[in-house]
Amino acid sequence: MPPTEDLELALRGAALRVTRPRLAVLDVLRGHAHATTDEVLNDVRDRLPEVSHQAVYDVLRALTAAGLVRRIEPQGSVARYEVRVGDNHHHLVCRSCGTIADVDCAVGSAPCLTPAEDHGFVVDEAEVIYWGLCRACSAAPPVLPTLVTTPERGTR
Amino acid sequence: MPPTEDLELALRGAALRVTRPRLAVLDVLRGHAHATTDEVLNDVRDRLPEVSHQAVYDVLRALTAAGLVRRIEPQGSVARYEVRVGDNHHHLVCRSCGTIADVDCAVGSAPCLTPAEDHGFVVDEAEVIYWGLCRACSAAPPVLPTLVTTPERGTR
DNA sequence: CCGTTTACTTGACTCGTTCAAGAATGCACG
DNA sequence: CGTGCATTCTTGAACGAGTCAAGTAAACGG
Repeated sequence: MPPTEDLELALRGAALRVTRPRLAVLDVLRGHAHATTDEVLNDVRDRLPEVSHQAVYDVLRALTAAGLVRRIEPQGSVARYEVRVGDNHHHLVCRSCGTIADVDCAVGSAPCLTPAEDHGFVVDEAEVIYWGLCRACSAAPPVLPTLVTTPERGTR
Repeated sequence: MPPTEDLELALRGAALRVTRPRLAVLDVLRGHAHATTDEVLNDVRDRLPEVSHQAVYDVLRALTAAGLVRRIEPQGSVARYEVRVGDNHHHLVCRSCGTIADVDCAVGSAPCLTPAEDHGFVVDEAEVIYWGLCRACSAAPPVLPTLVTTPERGTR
């Protein structure tokens, strides 16, 4: 059982109760960036076999609301979560296999960009998703060697 | 009934068959940016009362695959569609009411940004979503006057 | 006009996520 | 170091956007 004292501190710092499901979820996410709810559930059950899926949903929502985890939801993917927060980094997403990689923000702190025209909006964050093909998929294209630009699903 | 000859040309230009559901969907989207599938369905039924929801799903998929419409899917929202394509513009989304506004790309043509580190990805597009509060919501905050930065739900 | 291909209708179904009610647990306070 | 209350977790049902599948209708090239 790895030390989870820092996780406990993180929870207390966010005024959240310290529970085993919450510690487990944080610990899982620490070792598995961009995990889906389902993946989190499975990994958590390796440690706490009895947790309900609802508990994981609740925990992820609480942690997200508290700012301890970030929820990302790229086109066509289910929700994914990561513990890397507060640095406003961005994501590279592979159109073919769905792999996600982190990219440091090119500009600085949030909002790292400001829109050309803000239409009266008060902007607090710029979310950037870079779409393309990961190294493996661009080396061995699945079906069409050309036409990378086509919004093809890789979702099947 | 407005002239739809240009829409017909657009379909033919994309090597798509010209059908009434397709013309209607394009026409609806032309007048209603960022409409959800359901909104498109309703608006289309004002003209063609008998279209099935499946037809609208199929049409939207075909048009998206052909590049005639763009699909956007901000956090917590269902899929939305727009006919403005080819200029790689971005979106402002209100965290509170969900309103979406278009913003011209600050930089240039796609991919308007390049990631600091590409992790071997071949990037073809940078999708940017500016999160904040629209003019109305920032003037009359729903619940919390402060703490705009908090990842608060406005999703309901 | 005819036949083939592609699109649409109908209706059932999947899957991620949420709702609701009750049992269990964390934790502030005495 | 109990005890009580609020919060969280369990259980199980429900919801809704989107998809699948089989059959009918409509484009459009010949």
